[in-house]
Amino acid sequence: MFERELAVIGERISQALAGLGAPAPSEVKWQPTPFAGEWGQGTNICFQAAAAEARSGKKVNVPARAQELARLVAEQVTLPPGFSRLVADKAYVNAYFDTASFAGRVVAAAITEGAAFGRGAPKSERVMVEYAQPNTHHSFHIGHARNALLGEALARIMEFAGFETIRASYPGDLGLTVITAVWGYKRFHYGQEPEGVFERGEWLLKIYAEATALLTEQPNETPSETEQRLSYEAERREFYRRYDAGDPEVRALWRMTRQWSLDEFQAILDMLAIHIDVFFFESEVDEPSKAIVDELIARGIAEDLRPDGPVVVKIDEKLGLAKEKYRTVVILRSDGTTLYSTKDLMLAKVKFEKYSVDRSLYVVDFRQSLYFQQVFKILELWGFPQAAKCYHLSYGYVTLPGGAMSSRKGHVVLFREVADEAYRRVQAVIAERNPDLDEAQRHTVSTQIGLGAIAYALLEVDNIRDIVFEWEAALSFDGRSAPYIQNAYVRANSILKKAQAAGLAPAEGTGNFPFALEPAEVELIDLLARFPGVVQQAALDYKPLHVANYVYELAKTFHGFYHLVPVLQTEDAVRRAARLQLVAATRQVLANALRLLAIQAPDVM
RNA sequence: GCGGCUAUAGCUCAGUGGAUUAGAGCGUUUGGUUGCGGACCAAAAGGCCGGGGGUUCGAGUCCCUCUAGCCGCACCA
Repeated sequence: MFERELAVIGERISQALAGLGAPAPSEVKWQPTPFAGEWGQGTNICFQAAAAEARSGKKVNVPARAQELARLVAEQVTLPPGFSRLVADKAYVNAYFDTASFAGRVVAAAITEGAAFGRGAPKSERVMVEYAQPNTHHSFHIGHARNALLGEALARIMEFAGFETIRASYPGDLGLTVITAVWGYKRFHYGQEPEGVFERGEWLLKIYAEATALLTEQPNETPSETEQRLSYEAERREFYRRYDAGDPEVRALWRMTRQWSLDEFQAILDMLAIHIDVFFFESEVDEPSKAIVDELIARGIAEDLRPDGPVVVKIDEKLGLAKEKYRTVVILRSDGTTLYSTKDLMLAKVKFEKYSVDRSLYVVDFRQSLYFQQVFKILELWGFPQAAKCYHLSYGYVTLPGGAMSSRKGHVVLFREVADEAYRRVQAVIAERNPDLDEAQRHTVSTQIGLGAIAYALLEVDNIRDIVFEWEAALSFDGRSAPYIQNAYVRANSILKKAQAAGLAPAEGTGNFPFALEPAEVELIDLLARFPGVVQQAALDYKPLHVANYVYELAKTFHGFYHLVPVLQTEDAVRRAARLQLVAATRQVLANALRLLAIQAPDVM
């Protein structure tokens, strides 16, 4: 929030160092000083200056010289308004803020900017985030939820950081797995249809697992079992052939069952408050994508080995790399049918050309890391400057204690099961702790807290790590969890509601802190001031985790403040008004940060 | 074989090359009478930051190497 002033001070420090004969990098990097009752920003620039002197041949003791420089700089440099003093601490130069004006400025900004507090300046760059790429004819499990939440949080963070952001989903509605489910439906369950959006989608998963089992060779098959299996296999192959040929009956069955899946998918996106701007369906890009293969061949990027082989891009060879790195990618099968790569290359082109995307982010699991490096490299060879701004946000799998989830085996934990269980548990806690809550509120709050707990459990771990799903950990309501953070929000809300009822609503206008602040207050204000920087850092690193860490810190600090510092019970009217403003500012920032994680802030709980 | 990711407290994990003593949560132990809401707070115990080199004034963090685990490498997605 004080970048401009700090830049000015940095310039003055650079000048002072130059004057002392110890030139340092012109850019002075600041970082928060360790908290000790007052706050400021510090720089280690004098270390760099002293080290540079040593390297230039002067005989200097670097730490001692750095301390000396820091002392001299602190004496020479004058400060702009809003700062109290410039201090040399060991070799660091620390600029301390004027307490009252810093506190007032931060709190006033949070209150007046409201939901926009923390938003970055517009970046004049358009970003597309592709996430939520479930296959149809399967159901949405907790691993898909990790993808969807990670992508949504990333999209919200990019948007809030100042990028124009488009959300894209790319459902896989083609291929052998899809056909297997359709065949299973036609062969064994034709005409049946469970009621309910979720029930239908989940039923398709069961059919798929059942069909897969029938098609899989068993350990001690009898001859007749083998015969039966091979006969099923032939049926499925025939089914696939008919689908490919555009057989009306198979196509109609495919469309109907596909819609069941898409309905379920949409219902889940609604639950998670995810609004996708653009859907790219695999079935819709399949045929058109073949055109780009010809273009890549014509431009000498791809080699056509048909009929004896597929169409490939020998990336290492094209780049002149002696050592294998990107290797070779097949972009079209020898029989002329498409692969994932065919479609991804075409989609990238569409993103760049039709949607004018400057930066393209892919939220896809880590197993496809090499693949995306290859795709991005081909885009570069193809001549798209945006290729440099393609980024694969790779994330680890959600596994079960007994091993990997498998749709084929039906060994999955469905997102809806988890959401339902979370809801039940929150209901139980509310019944115990807040029995007076009316039915409608209880329902709303249970949904907000239950989904929040799941979302936070999935977002509080670095995206690259695998998560072993365990019910108790995912649905924890204590400690580092969404309910803990939501509780901080509710407490702040409760104080403010009481204040309003008592006619003690916070005064209009700017924050006014003309008194010695308690350490707990200082810490809280310090964290509020950091929020805009956290948003930028999260966007820069593509890491929702930074926001998850931050909002927990903020909640924890507020809980501490709550216990230590009286607000409504403060006798002094000036302090009470200031603290009410601080509480209002904290409530706002908690809500803003939670919103970036797609977690709602309940009014009561 | 080549490459990527991971290794930090009993467990699960944070940790911008920089700040006395590497931080949380869970679990363990102990405390918080009347609540601005106890889904909370305070305190204690618990660490060769996988091993070994290197760069640097300074390394959990950067480089090299070794070990262990997971993953990927031409017509799967």
